[in-house]
Amino acid sequence: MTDWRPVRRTRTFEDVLAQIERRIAEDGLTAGDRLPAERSLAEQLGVSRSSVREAMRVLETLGVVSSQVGRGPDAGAVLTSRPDTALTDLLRLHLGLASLELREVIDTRLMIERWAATRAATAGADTSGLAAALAGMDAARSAEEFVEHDTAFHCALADASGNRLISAIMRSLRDTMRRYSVEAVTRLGDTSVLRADHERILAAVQAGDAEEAATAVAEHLAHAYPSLS
Amino acid sequence: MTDWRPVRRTRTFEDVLAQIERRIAEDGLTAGDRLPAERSLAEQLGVSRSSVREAMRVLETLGVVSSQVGRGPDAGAVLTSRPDTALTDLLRLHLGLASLELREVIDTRLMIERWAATRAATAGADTSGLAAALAGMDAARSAEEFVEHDTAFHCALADASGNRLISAIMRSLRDTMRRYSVEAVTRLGDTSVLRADHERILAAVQAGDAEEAATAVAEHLAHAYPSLS
DNA sequence: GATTCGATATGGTCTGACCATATTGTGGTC
DNA sequence: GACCACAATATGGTCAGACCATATCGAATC
Repeated sequence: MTDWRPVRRTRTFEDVLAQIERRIAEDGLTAGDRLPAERSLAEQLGVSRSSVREAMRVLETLGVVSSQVGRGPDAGAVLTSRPDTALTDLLRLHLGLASLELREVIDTRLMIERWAATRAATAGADTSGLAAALAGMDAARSAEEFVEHDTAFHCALADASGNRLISAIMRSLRDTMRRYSVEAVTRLGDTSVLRADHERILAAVQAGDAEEAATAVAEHLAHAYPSLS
Repeated sequence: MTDWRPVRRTRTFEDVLAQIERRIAEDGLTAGDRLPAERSLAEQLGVSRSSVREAMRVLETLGVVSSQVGRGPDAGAVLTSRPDTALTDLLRLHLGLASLELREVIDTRLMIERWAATRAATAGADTSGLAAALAGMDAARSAEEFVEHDTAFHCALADASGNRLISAIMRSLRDTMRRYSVEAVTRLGDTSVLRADHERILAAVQAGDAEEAATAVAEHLAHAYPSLS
């Protein structure tokens, strides 16, 4: 009974993962670089191709590689940087499992937007993306199209914070909420309130008024999702 | 040349994923429930076991299932809810790929902590977890141990916000930063400043002073990571 | 009733094969 | 020499079947 350890023997594909991660770190690989082919990697590491493939699935799920079939410079496993798609999958599944609620997602979004608006206002960020999205909202002829440009506006705001992690979280939150946003806009009917909110946010950011920007964002979300305030 | 579509044929394991996700939604499965065995699932869906296994790797990576070998009620693929481990893997890999920088991680942490402190203060949250972590920090005899309890303090603060998504992000951020935190504490030498910060945060939360809590958290992070302020 | 030990269900791994796809090389044609 | 058709090839995607390790279950035994 002594010397018992609750460890789980590391599976082969986990070992492969560790090796790949090590290689990424040691060789300083970044997005765009290619990984060896599956068969080659399997031979190098002395494991079966199945194990390499399972490791690839993990890396692909985490938005770190993208596999392309065929031949040539673009084929094979290429390192990418798609944290947002990974986060989107994560949120969707955990919402489905009821281990997360929509309320928490929207709450998180409010946190990020307030932060981003504050940052953008104080940093005097470039607001061309925001203005473009605003124009797109004017031209929208359906709830789906409106939400599309609305999303672009808010993602541009997150991008303006200059923090890629926060941008990625924001994008995935919006992707996750897309369906609910369309519902909310449809239910709302008149989108002029939302348009006015966006103009107010943009004006505050351009004026460098962080406090006003944060307040405007919070009120905007309250308008868009009145049931959750 | 006409009729070209940039779609990628959906791979078999992606179809398996969709089927499992559908089943989760339709049957209302939640954490703790079991999925059919791999062989059984493969037969039901008319695919090979390899494809089922690749789908399982994805679900496991996203913190949605946990596979146990053996036989009995606990064996097989069990639905779980571990978004934080998935997020930790995601952050670690993207940091390694240089598609994220530590600065952005700490910045995000500041955002969350300010938010959580504000929430905890205004909501009059239970502070027993915070006090316990504070006591643990007093008893710490190494930088590692100190960071361990420091992490517990900040995670307890996030938990107090009542938002599981924010808690999960907080935990993964801390997990990702563990190594750097230990370095930072070691370099700092004297931890009394950090202890005092924590006491100040705790007091502000207990007093329900949101503004003071947010300020205290921000200054605390500035103390802990002076190079990034 | 308790113990022992084989049967069994489950995930983990491997091998080897075949398919689909996309590029590359090659040879013929003009 | 330029161009085009087509075979060769490298790559990921899938499958079938086997074997192993592990953990429980169950029946025979004490």
